[in-house]
Amino acid sequence: MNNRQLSAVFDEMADILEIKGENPFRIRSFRRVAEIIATLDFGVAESLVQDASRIRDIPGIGEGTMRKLEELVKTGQCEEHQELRRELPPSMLPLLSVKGLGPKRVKQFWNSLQVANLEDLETAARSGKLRTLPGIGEKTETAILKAIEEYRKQAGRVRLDQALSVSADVVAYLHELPEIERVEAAGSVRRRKETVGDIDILIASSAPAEAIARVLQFPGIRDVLAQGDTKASVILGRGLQVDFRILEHEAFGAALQYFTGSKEHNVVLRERAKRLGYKLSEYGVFRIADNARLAGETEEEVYRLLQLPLIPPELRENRGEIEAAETGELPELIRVTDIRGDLHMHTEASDGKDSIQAMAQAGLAAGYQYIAITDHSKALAMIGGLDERRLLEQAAAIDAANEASPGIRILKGVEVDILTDGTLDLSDEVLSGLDIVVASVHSRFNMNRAEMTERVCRALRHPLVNILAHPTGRLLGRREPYDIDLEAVMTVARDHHVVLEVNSYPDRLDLKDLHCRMARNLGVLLSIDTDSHSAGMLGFVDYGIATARRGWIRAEDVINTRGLDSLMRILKKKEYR
DNA sequence: GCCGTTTTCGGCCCGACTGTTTTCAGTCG
Repeated sequence: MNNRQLSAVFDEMADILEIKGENPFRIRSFRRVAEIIATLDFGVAESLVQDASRIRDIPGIGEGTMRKLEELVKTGQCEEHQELRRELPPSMLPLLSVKGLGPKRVKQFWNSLQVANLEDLETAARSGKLRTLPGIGEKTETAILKAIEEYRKQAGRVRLDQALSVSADVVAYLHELPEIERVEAAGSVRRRKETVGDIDILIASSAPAEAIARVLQFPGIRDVLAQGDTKASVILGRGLQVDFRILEHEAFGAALQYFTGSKEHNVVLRERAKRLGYKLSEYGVFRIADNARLAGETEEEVYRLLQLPLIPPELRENRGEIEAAETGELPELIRVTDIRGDLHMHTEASDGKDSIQAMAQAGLAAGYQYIAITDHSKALAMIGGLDERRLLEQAAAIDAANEASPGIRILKGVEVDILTDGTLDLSDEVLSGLDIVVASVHSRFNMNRAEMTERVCRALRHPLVNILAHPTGRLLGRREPYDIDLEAVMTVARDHHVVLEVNSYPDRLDLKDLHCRMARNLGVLLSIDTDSHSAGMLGFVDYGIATARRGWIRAEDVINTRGLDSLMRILKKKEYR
C-alpha cells in the first residue's frame, strides 16, 4: 500500500466514526494521521521495514497508529477499518461533503430512512420524507436539494489562477466603496493553494449593515446563501462561492490570521494560546484571566503574543511551520523578484504564438537577464515539433537576435521529448550545440511505475539533459500524474546534476508544493519556469513562485535566481548547489 | 488516539448562522 492509500483508510475510518458519533478526539487523531501520511515525502511501507522509528517518532503517530499501519502494510487491510465498513456503507460518506449535512444528520437519515447514498437522499428529499424527521422542516429539505445540486456541479474546485482573478475583481470593487475601510482576501487564496473551494473576503467597516448591503450589490452574484449582521455568503455566476465577513478595525489582523487558516494551523495556534494563558479567536488574543484584548489589529501582533514570528501564509498548513517558527528556522522564501530569467518557453516555430524577438521583449519588460527558447522536438509532429535541421536554423536565428544586443541574453534550447525507451528525440550532435536542454514526457502516460521511472531516469542520466520539465505530467482537473517514483527520479537528478522544473502553467503547477519540499530535502535544484506559449504568459511565474513558496523553497534552491555566469556553470554541469 | 516544564490520567479550539428548538442542536469555517 502506498501513502495515498494508507491515508485514505484513516480518513475513511474518521468519517465513519464521526457518523457513529464516537469520541471526537479519536476522530481528530485519525484525521491528523491521514494528513501526516498524505504529506510525507517518503514511503511508509518501505520505512516500516527498514527503520520504523522514522514513522514512530513523528508527533501525532502513536502506538495505536503504528499497529494499524503494520497491519495495513502486512495484510493490505486493517480489522477495525473492515469492521467499520461492515457497520456503515462507505457509499454514504460523500454525503458528508454536501453543504449543510454533517455526521449527525447523515446518521439520522440512515437510521430512520436507510439513506445510504446521494441518490437515496435526493429521493427522500423530493418525496418530502425528510421533513417528517424531528428538527427538519421544509426549508432544510429544500436547502438539501439545492446543496446536492451544487455538490454535483462543483465537485471540483477552481484553479488558483481563476480564484485569484475573481478575488482581485471582488477586492477592487469593494475597495471603491466609501463604507469600506479595508478589504483583503484570506483563506486558501491567500495561502495560494493550487485549487480553491471558496473565496474569503474580509472587510473592515464601522458601518457593517451598510457594508453588507453594498457587498450584496456586487455584479455577478447568482445566489445569496446566507446573510447576517457580520457575514454574507454568495454564489457568483461561475459557481464559485464567496464568503464576506465584516469586522471592526481593531480585530482585522486577528480575523485575517483566523480566516487565512489553514484550519489545522489554527487549531495548533489556539492550543498554544491556551497554554500561554490566552484565548485566540477571530476577534483577537485575549488574556484568560481578565478577558482583556492584547492583540488584534495586525497579524504580527497576534503571532508575537504567541511568541512566534509572522509565518508566511503559504506555510500555514501545520506541516512543521510552527515548530520551525519556534526555533527560528523558518525558511527565507523565494520571491518573484528573485527570478532573473525564464528557461522554458515556446515560439511560433512549434506551438507558441509569438516570435523569438517578441519573447525576448517580454523577458526584458519583466526585468530578466536571460530567457531560453525551448520549442518542442519532432516527436510532437502535429504541433510542428522541430527536427534537427529546423533546430539548427532556429539556433542561427537566436545567434542573430543576440548579435542585435536586445538587452537580454537569449539562450538556445529545446524541450526534447523523452521517448518511451528513455532515449531523447534529437541527436546528441545537435543537442550539444545548445545552451540548455529541457527534457519531458509527452506520450504513453499510462506506463507502469517501474517502466515510467526507468524511462525518465534513463533520460536524466544523459549527459546533455539540464532540466526535467513538468516531472509528473499532471493537468489539474483533467489528467492525473503518471505513476512514477519521484524519490528515485530526484536521486538520479541530483547525482547527474539535473534540475527539476516547477512548471508555472496554471493547470500544471508541476512539481507541486509537496514535491518541491521533497526536492529541497533531497538536495535537488529547481527551476521555476512558465512554459509560455505567448509573450503574455511570462506572468505565470507568479503561480510557480506560489507553489515553490508552499514547498518551503528559498532563492538559493532555484537556478534561475542566479546571474547568467553562475547559471551557465550549472548548465555546463561544472557546478551544482 | 495522542500527549506530558501543572499531568501517565484527563485533557484535547472558537464563534456565527440557520432553522425550527420555545432554549438549542447542527453545521460551517
